[in-house]
Amino acid sequence: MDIMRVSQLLNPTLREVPAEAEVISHQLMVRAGLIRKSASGFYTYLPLGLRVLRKIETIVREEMDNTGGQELLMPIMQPAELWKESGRWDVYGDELMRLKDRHNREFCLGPTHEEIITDLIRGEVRSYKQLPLLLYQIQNKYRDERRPRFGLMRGREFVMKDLYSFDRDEAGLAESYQKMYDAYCRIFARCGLAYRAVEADAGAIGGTGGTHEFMVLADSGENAVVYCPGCSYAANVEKAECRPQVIEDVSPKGQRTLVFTPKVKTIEALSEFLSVPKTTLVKSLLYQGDEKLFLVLIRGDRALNEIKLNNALGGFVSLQLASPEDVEKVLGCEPGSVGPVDVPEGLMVVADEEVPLMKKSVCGANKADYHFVDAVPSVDFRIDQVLDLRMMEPGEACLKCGTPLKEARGIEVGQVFKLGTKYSKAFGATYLDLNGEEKFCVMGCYGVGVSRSIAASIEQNHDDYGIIWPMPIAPYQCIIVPVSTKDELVVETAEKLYLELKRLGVEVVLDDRDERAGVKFKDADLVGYPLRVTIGSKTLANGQVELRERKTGETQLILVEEVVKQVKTMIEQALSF
RNA sequence: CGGGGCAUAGCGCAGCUUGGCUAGCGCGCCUGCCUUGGGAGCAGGAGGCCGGGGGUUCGAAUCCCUCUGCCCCGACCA
Repeated sequence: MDIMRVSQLLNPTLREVPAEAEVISHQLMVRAGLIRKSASGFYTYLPLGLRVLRKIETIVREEMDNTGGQELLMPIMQPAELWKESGRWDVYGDELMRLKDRHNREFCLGPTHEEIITDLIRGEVRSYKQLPLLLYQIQNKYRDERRPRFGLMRGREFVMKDLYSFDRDEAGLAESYQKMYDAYCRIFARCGLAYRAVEADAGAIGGTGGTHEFMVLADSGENAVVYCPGCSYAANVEKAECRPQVIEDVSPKGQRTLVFTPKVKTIEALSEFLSVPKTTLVKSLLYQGDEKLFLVLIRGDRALNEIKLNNALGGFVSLQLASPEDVEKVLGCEPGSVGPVDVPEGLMVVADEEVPLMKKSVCGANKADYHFVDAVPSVDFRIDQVLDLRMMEPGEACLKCGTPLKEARGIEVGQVFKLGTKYSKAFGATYLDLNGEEKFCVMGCYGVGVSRSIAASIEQNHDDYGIIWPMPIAPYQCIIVPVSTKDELVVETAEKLYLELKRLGVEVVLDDRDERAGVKFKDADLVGYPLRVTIGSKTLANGQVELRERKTGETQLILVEEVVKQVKTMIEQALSF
């Protein structure tokens, strides 16, 4: 039996923190010799890093198979035609990695695989008898991120499990969705991740039904989530529904008045200049959605949620603040003086729910250095649509139970979507039902960020010395450290224990390097092996070795003949959940 | 894509302002001695197109132009 010796293992550990790594998981992955960067957002997995990746893949695969999923493998490179058919060739924008073959035919590297799978299914599924169908793959994905960051957390190439469900109807979809939701809970629990499923926005994947994101709570997370300490409610702030909050009206009484506000161009400055709270101000923003311009109103103390705005208005490909030139052209002033009073007839005015509740307000006058005070919504200015457009703030009451919500950061490691018939309609993926009627497949899609989960796990499981792998995803479960390479009994015992452990199916490595004990200990802690068996001359004289748990730091002296059994027991315990 | 920063040995950095001999330091690496329970010590050694290209100059890591790559903040985004 071959021995995995650390002396031969390609596991280049670093003492110093690489300058390029910002977050702890990235630093530790590089320092522990798990990954090396190839280009921004592209990484090579070194042997230990790959073992972790494979372990997570295995857990995901087991859970998918147990849920009735069938694994297949779709191409990374996809023809442009399919993307044009779904309309996403244009929608996806610069994030899509595009390329051409020698015949100048267009392709992209798949950021996701709805097009391919739906194209497949429309050709293969004819009858309701073939449904439901749960198909998945674990495959590399490509997104030309504007800003790849934090190592594996946001790369341009990453490993993802994506499953697509095809059902006869909404009820079937609901069942598939629930199955996947439950499977995801098991996956992340098995990976040792503290996660939270939150209500989310569907984004560019689209779809009509609900969607949940699985968030690993960590300070370095890129998503803000709100959650309720009192009940199960949790949501991405992008999604979190708000109820309008009525603020006591403290603005001065009187008719709408034009006041001179020299050089006042921001909410902050206006509030200060007039000595009124921001809650009495109306923030007016001219937005451009694709070719269309419209005015958005929101209370001065609130932040606009562009995602809600875009969803409410039907989904623009691009949505952004209008340029100062457009503001000048449409309203005749600069952006700092925009207001809703007497705007052109054709300009649509949408307002957050809180705006109509303001009895009087202060707003821009579309004239440099002037604002209106005591402008009454719907009287002094027109509102065409009232919508929930603001960003939820921590401390607001939970919609379900009233408890003040809290905010946390999360790393999105999974998302489940109800797609409905968006893609089956675009591709004509239909089947014949019991009555011989042609129906569209009802679809769902479900992703797990496999490579990102590695980073997420480290964010949650580390200390000052290095990584602390949860047993189920550790690259190896145990490391044997002979303290001396000269003491023959120590060396022999180490090799003997190695072989015994391996025979029992324990994933084990032997640190046979001719290094001082301290070096080996530091590396073992850095890499994060859950268990360490230390063999030194002194304890061995009493027939004992040391067994140490990385997570707790607890060590116990054990008789040589008992340690193997003890290791095996501890691993089994750690793997059961 | 806007703003900022960086690029010198495998890693971390100094040198550049004010151009000048063979370009330095720490860690790591190789050899030997010594050491072996928390990143030891001594001695010797290898390793650099100073990111690429162009320019100024007798002379460029250093000054100028340009390109590229990388990092951070923002915007954006499944």
